[in-house]
Amino acid sequence: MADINKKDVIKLLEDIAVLLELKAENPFKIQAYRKAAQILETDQRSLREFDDLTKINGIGAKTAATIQDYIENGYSETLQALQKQVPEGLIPLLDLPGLGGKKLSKLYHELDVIDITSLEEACQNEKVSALKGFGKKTEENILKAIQDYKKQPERLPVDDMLKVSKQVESYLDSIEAIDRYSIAGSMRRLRETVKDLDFIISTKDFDTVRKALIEMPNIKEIIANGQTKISIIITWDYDVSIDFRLVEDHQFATTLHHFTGSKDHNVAMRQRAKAQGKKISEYGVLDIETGDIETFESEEDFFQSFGLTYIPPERREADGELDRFEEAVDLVESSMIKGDLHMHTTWSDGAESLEDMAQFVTDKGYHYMAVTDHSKFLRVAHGLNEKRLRDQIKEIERVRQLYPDLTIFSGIEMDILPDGTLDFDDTVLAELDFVIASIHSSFNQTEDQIMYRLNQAMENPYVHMIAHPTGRIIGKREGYAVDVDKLITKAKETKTILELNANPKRLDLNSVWLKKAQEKGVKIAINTDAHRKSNLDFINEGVKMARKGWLNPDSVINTYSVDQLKSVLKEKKNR
DNA sequence: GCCGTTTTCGGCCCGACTGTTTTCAGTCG
Repeated sequence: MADINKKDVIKLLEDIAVLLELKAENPFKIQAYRKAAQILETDQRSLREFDDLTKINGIGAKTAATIQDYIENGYSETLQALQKQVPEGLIPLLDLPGLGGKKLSKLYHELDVIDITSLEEACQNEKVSALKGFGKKTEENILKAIQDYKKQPERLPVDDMLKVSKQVESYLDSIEAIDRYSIAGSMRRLRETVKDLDFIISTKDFDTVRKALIEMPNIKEIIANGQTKISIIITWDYDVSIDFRLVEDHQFATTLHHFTGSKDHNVAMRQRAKAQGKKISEYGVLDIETGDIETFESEEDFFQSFGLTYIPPERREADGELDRFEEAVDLVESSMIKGDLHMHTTWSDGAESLEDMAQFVTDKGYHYMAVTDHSKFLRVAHGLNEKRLRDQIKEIERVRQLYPDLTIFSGIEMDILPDGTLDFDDTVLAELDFVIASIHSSFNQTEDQIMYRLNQAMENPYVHMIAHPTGRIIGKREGYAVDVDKLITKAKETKTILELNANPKRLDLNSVWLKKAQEKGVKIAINTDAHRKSNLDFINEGVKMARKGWLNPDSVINTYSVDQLKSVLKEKKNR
């Protein structure tokens, strides 16, 4: 038997769906393959643990046989047959806005379009506009889509989009005719990369708002300008597309829910509605029997009408939330956070003094903080040597007197050196309250080397936490070769805390690993790694990511009181 | 292709906008 795993099978089903789409097959047939792939993705079990695939709702005899054939032979006849019928170069063309399976299929069959080059030529020679169902405008739009496709990445990192989003929000704040508005879409769900921004706006004066929106600064192009929907592209570092939906206020909650998605979450909600004799649209919930349309003051009320507790946006990913949220789920919330255990000051590469950081943390209502500047190995960040570290401890002692209600842990973000040794001796570490170990060098080492370094750090009785465990920078850098499963196992064994670094560039660990860590009983700290005052607000993104990973307050040590936290830190040394 | 307290056919989530039409198909979210 060939060595096929579940990911391979999911990819097979998705590939089949794409090829069927290009054949302009029945959309429901295509959907059936996509659904089967998603069901496997969501299911906890590995491929070997399924005894009979057809028992799963959504996988029938045909799909099960296709999967079986693939597992046994190592290739799929179904897939190969389709691949013979569809040129490979057509597949990426589906990403061009305005082109779907049906149009592409027609372009292929009637104009021999097989890839982006032949499509561009067909447009330039005005063959496309001559086709029935196509016109001059479509031809122009395809050409423009090709230009854009060549120069722009498909999705942008959430950190970049957060900045654009804030800019748009401050513009919306200036429009008086707007009653209320909210970001929606994948930005609201805090996906790691975001394709475009969606805003829902309620108003009594559609015309005024619409006029104001299309006068927003930096607009490059207006894509759609309808009664209730305005789509624009604004120029930032990249071009960013933004959709605005205008609604009357009583429709706000259902519209917001609708455009927050995810798409699959909405499908699941509508299926649930249907089973209850109701029909969901963005304008409300229709009772099929009476014909009444119900609207809601808030999303809470909306969920409640379906027998559900409030599902936060970042949890709406169609991975079992509808069942789980029939009862209230105990998830961590921003208001539960009592301290931040990773931040920098002017002693290394931070922008604020130690005393100022104590003030800012106090302003946030926290009970404790850890001062964790870089260690000496990190010269570029002006890392602390033993002497400066001891001087800093004295400064911490001074600031403690000024803030008697705040517990300040003396700490360090200590480098794990390329050879696996630590930047400080145990005698130095023993003088500190909170020791973070992290990797900032030799990212290209093999998995064995990286794991050796991390293991050395976790084995050390004075190391409390591993920071940004994978080192990834979203959309920019992969991170080092960590086997996170092994890392989690080792963290459990050594009672080492793992960080959820809340900086939106990092969000490290991500939700998938957080979920696993919690299942294994590993404690997590949500930290901002603040280098300046405003960075302390990253805690909100951190908490969202934590909830995406289903983290409950008990798994998150900075929801603990000072005393509880201290006893957790003690466990490490005493293990 | 999948499913069934509509159970082997007929529906599968719903609506806005654009472009090409002259009543609607395709795409998108």
